[in-house]
Amino acid sequence: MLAMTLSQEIDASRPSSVAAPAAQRLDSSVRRMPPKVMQAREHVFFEGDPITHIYQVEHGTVCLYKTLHDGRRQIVDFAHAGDFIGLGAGGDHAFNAQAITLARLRCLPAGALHEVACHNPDIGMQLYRALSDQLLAARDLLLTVGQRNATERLAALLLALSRRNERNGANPARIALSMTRADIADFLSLTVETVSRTFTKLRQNGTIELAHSSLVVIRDRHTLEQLAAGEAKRSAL
Amino acid sequence: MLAMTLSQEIDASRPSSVAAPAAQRLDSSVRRMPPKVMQAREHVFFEGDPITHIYQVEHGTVCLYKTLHDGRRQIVDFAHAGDFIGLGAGGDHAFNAQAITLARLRCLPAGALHEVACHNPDIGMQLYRALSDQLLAARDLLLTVGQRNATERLAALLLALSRRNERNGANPARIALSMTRADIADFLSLTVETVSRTFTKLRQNGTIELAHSSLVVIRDRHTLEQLAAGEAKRSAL
DNA sequence: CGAGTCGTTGATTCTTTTCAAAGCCCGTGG
DNA sequence: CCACGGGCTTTGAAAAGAATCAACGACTCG
Repeated sequence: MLAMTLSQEIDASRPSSVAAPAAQRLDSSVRRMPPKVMQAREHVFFEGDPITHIYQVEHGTVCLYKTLHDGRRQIVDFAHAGDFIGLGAGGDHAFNAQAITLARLRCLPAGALHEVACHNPDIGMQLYRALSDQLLAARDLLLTVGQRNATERLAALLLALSRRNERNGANPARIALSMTRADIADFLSLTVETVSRTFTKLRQNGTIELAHSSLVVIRDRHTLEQLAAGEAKRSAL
Repeated sequence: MLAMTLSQEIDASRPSSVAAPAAQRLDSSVRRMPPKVMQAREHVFFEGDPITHIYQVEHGTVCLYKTLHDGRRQIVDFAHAGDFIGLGAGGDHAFNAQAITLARLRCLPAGALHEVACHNPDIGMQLYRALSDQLLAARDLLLTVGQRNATERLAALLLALSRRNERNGANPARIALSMTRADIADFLSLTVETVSRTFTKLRQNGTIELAHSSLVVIRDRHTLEQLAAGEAKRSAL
């Protein structure tokens, strides 16, 4: 149970469960549309837009966020290759989706997808599982944002990205950040200054190494895991 | 779009979409089991438990929460009459579920439910919608916890409860809180002291009235809405 | 009536935010 | 090729909001 909890901490990604197999099945079931290529900082859709398509990330990173009227922003998820964007039962999108890198998206007409899902339990289950994974991720992030301090939040994020690498066969100790400090701040509910200071602190105490601002090397994974689990002593913060 | 956003803020409840109709259909499709009666503070299940049943609240309130190892607790949702508990694609529960009032739950064997959902698209869609609503609620709460200050968080909660009353045909200005200050604190990621002080502040400036500690009367709904939307001036905090 | 839980209030501390400024990286263009 | 400009990151000092520590009052239940 402990291991399971850890493995889900702010796991913004869940490619494993919905990756290649689901994509192939969807390919053959939903009429193929030309993929959409988005420039960095370009929006896929906005909150309130009618849902015409569901998207699946083929390449790049897309951030999903909500805002308050005075501009405060909360990123609720980062979508990476394999992840679905825009799933849900409502008629309108409930959040904004913005590419944060150059990204390529597979476009699935919402109506057709709904149709297929109703007649093909297998596809329906894929979507159900994807939605379920997003709910897990959202609730884990809620625990992170609501209960962890700045250091623990960043540790949890780095670990989640490291595990993603692991699942994808990449080096789990080497993390190439596709998001800016501002994106990380809005995801973890901190300010850019605090994020920056926390990176510096983790670097200075030898937990991580910063090749440059967007390339993190994990030096002491154990410490990160203790921090994320809420087991670190006060002195280590 | 604005109105829609507002109507979803930390909407821990979403009975409308999954209430009576779905319940009836499920009744006829899944073998009926005796309802489970839970005392206040009794647990329905714990994180890591294998999922044997899905539950639907018939009466009372159940809180869903996650914890860190040192005891810090984050309530991720309050489930009220009509709400499903335990939906998801994993084999184990990803959170704890504890009744916070006397509660009656309908028990649905997970296997049978899965079976029925696969053969009956209508039931499948009901579950999909319920899951989708929970995802919306989780992300709204994320915005609340991550970006709003103490006063705004409480305002958002009170408004969500008020809207629930409205949907159920009850008086939207009269809110009977089924949760303690500690529950509210762990839901909004505050301390009991801060929750208590914030209630006092809202009472003193005439926004609400406290008949007693668990009965709130909304006096100035407009102010609550401005607070929750992030439109209030600094002076009003 | 006493024990215990829950809620409120006050004083102080602390983490993070805010405000300010400088450094760095990189692409553009002279 | 190097100067310039702008965005992103880092660092410092001060301020603020919420947490912590402490105590008391209210209500409930044996």
